Amino acid sequence: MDAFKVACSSCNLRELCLPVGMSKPQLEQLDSLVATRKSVKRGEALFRAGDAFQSLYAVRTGFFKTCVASEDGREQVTGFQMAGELLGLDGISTDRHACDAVALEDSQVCLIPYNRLEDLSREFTDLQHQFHKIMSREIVRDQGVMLLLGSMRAEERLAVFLLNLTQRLHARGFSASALVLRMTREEIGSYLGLKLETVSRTFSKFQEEGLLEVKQRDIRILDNEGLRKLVNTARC
Amino acid sequence: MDAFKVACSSCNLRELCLPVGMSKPQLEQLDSLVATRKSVKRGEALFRAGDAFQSLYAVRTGFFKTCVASEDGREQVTGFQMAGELLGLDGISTDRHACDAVALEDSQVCLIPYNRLEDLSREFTDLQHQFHKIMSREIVRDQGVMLLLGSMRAEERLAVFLLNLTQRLHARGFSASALVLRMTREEIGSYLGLKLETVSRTFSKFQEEGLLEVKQRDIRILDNEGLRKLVNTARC
DNA sequence: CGTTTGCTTGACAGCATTCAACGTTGGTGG
DNA sequence: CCACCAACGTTGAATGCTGTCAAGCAAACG
Repeated sequence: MDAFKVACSSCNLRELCLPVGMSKPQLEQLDSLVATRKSVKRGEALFRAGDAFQSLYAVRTGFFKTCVASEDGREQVTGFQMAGELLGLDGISTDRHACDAVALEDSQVCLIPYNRLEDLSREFTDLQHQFHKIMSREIVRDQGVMLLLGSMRAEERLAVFLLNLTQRLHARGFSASALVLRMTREEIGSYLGLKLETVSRTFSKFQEEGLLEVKQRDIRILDNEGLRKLVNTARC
Repeated sequence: MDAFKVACSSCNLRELCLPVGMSKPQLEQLDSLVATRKSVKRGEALFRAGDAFQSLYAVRTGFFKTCVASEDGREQVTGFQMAGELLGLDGISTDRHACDAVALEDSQVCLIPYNRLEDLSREFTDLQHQFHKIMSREIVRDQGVMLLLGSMRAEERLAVFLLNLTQRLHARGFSASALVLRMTREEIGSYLGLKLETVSRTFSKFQEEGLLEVKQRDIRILDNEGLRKLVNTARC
């Protein structure tokens, strides 16, 4: 939970994060906005539903999940966030967070005080526009998850999940064909609307079919094209 | 598709729509932003996925659905919008709409040119903040739908759907216990991740149990509390 | 090294889907 | 005005995917 000095202008995530497309002088303005960093240990919550909302968070290192709970205690993982992605947008609506954000590994986030973000985005068109794009992108992403949850079968869901994860990791310079899952089968299942046993069985099936090599959380994609086909040709 | 003159300051939806909480002078500024209205006939699309994004739309009268399609042609209804609700937020992300918006009855919308909204919200803090809240609320709503799609059974899904619909209608001055569905069983099913037969069967079951009176699209809620219990006590 | 947590696999059950037939409604044209 | 048609809705029977329950195994952690 220590705080660090931080600068967007020298951050290697500036091509993925809030500063996308900004000029040097604008970046220096951002530096005044994003002033502190915070560490979150694995298993700890960055915020919880009901917490007062004051700040957005940009993931700098590590990995998070967000989840909502219904009154009767059921939990739904609504997303997984990695470096360069924003957390906390849900809080703007009511000044309180609507979901939990939990670190799945030791992580660092940059604090973006929301009041100051609003102030600054009134001065800088590019920042304003970029921020709106990020919110809109989240809405579009959510629509994609609804499509997945509403109309796909277990195999397709897992295939979509893996393809999405590797694509995002690839954009961050990691391999497109090997990954280490940071979440449990249960968390994957919750996100995909499946039980953990179904997730496990589907991993095994993919392995039997030669699509993947699965060793617990180490996944190697052997047949990317095969996974893709699984998604596109389903029910046609 | 005719255009009309329009004024937020004299609109009876100003307590539900974009102008929520704004002062009189601010409302007059909004009038300069929201200048035209547009009619959309039942079955017509206000916009389609891929269309260039230029404007947001506030539903003035009528009823819409939004839906996304996957590459293989499956369709998922992602929401239903009624008077005072905003359409088009998905377009900000890529300057193209990511979903279709289709009128389920003859409707009217107010055009909110997006460039001008950004300009004006740089001048008026309240407008800026209100707009951000609306986007955030959409994100929170989507999380709720994910919870529904990911972890609820057919009966709970339909109960949540009906309770949400009546609550929104009630906020607009309609009865909290009687409603006319504007969408087909298939559209309800798509939204709830169910087949139309399952929706129909569940309606029948609710009727047998004395929770509802169902006559095609005319629904009367006989036991609101019973519906609520169905949601809260599920799987406990 | 033992305990806890997470993962895999099997057997069985249940809920929702699929397929099919029939009923209802509203619009259109004779 | 009525008949017909197309779209929508209801219901039944059978199938199948995913969930549930249970047992055993592997890995991580202190």
